[in-house]
Amino acid sequence: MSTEHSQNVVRLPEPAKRAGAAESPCAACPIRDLAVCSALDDSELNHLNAIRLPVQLPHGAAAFDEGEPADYVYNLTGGFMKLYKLMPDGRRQITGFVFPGDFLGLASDTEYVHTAEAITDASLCKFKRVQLERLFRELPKLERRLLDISRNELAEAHNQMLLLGRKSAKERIASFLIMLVARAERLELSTDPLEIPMSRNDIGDYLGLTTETVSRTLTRLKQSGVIALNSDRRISIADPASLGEIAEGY
Amino acid sequence: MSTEHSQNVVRLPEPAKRAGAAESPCAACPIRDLAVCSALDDSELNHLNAIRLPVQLPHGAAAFDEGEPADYVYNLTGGFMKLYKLMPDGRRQITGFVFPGDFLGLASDTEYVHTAEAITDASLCKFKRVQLERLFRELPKLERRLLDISRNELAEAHNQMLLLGRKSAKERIASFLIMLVARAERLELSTDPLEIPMSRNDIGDYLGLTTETVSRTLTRLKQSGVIALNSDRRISIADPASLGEIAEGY
DNA sequence: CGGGGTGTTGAACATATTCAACAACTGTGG
DNA sequence: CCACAGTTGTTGAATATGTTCAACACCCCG
Repeated sequence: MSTEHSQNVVRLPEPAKRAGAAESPCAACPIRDLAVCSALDDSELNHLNAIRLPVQLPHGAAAFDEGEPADYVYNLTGGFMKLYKLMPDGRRQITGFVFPGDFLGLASDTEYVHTAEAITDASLCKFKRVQLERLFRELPKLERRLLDISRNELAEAHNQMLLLGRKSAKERIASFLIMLVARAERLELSTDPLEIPMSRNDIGDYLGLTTETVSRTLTRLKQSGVIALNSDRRISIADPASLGEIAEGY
Repeated sequence: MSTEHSQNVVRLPEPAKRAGAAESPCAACPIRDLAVCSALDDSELNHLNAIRLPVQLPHGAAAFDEGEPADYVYNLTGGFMKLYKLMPDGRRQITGFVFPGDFLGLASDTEYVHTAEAITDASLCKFKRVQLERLFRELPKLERRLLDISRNELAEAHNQMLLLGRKSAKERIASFLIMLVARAERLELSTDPLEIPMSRNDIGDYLGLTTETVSRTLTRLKQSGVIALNSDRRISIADPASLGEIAEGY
């Protein structure tokens, strides 16, 4: 029903200014303590800042396409994005949503393995891959942090396989909502009226369902009193415990 | 129908002996050039060998269970294994099969995120995680290699999401067979009578299908002349081009 | 020779999809 | 400012794909 057009870049809380910190755009970055950057102190951050290219993407624009040479790596600083793969006939699988602080282009080494598209207006830090890799030699902490991130993404990917391979529509939607809450908490965004930045269609392509099934399943969760739909893209989780049990398959 | 009991540890070609190499079990290891080890020269390999614990697992035994503290990391040197996650009611998703040379326990940092069970008799190298991480400080090449491996696994995981979320049963089976062929090629195992080390049930739990659907779909592929079933666990791919097109969804 | 495990096949069934119509909202242009 | 087109979301009915339940075949092994 209602659409959330002109939805803007997410505003995150400002990090506390560090005493004696060298002045760099990074020091004031809203995701200073969320992204890979959190592994670095302010002086090390300057090295990263030196090779950083700021990028703005309007809603619907792609940072890169599947199959393209993976020459750049990105860090999302504001807004939301989606990663997806396409089949020749147009079937689509969203392999992940990207939240502020997340890295893009990690899974690839030569070619991007998915398309990255902004689902709201977005701002990113762009890095030339070779430059970033040179920096790794100097800052092993960075590389270790990246390995940790990859590990986490891998663990999440396995959870998503369980979801896609074995969960019912109801269980998928419940799992999805719980993931959104967890993300919102990490970003210190509102969790009571939970903002859903993506369309029903995107949710479907992420959960291996159709738009219609997503819509119907949300309606049924509302009818059973587990959630309340304030508006299309804004819900309240009335019964978090039940939602959790549904998600896990109890 | 026929069962492949007493199926033994895969035999791989012996690596060529290196001149002047220090004598270590690793130098003669069948997967010397496949595993992480390939990043190291023979002298560096001794460091790895020093902290290596050999392990044998009979068919059906688990190296570790989901949720267990992830104190060890493994490398499979012979045989085949499966990784799976369970739901409370017994639904199961196999998140991956493990082939000789593959690492186990990577996706986890504190707790194992899946159970690792041998589907044939298997032999492994076991490493205490803390010791391995100490070694990383000394051999950054190793850490970089591990990051590469994680990236590849992540890319594969995303392909599996597309498969589980959007592909038909026929497309899933075709994709699975192609993956098996690629694996066999890498390991220099037979690809014409292609050996399938896992049961129909395991294939189903990997592809998000039931045993029955796997069976039926294989039968239909046979009827359409794309594959030939020599025996239950041994097939020939009669028309690789068609199989590829089916897998990609053309 | 008999039993357990594995795989195949058939018929009934269920869940999610497809196709279609409609409703609500946004933004645009007259 | 209103009308209208386009987008997004909801709902219903028919359909399809894969599941469930059940029976049976095969094979190795004891």
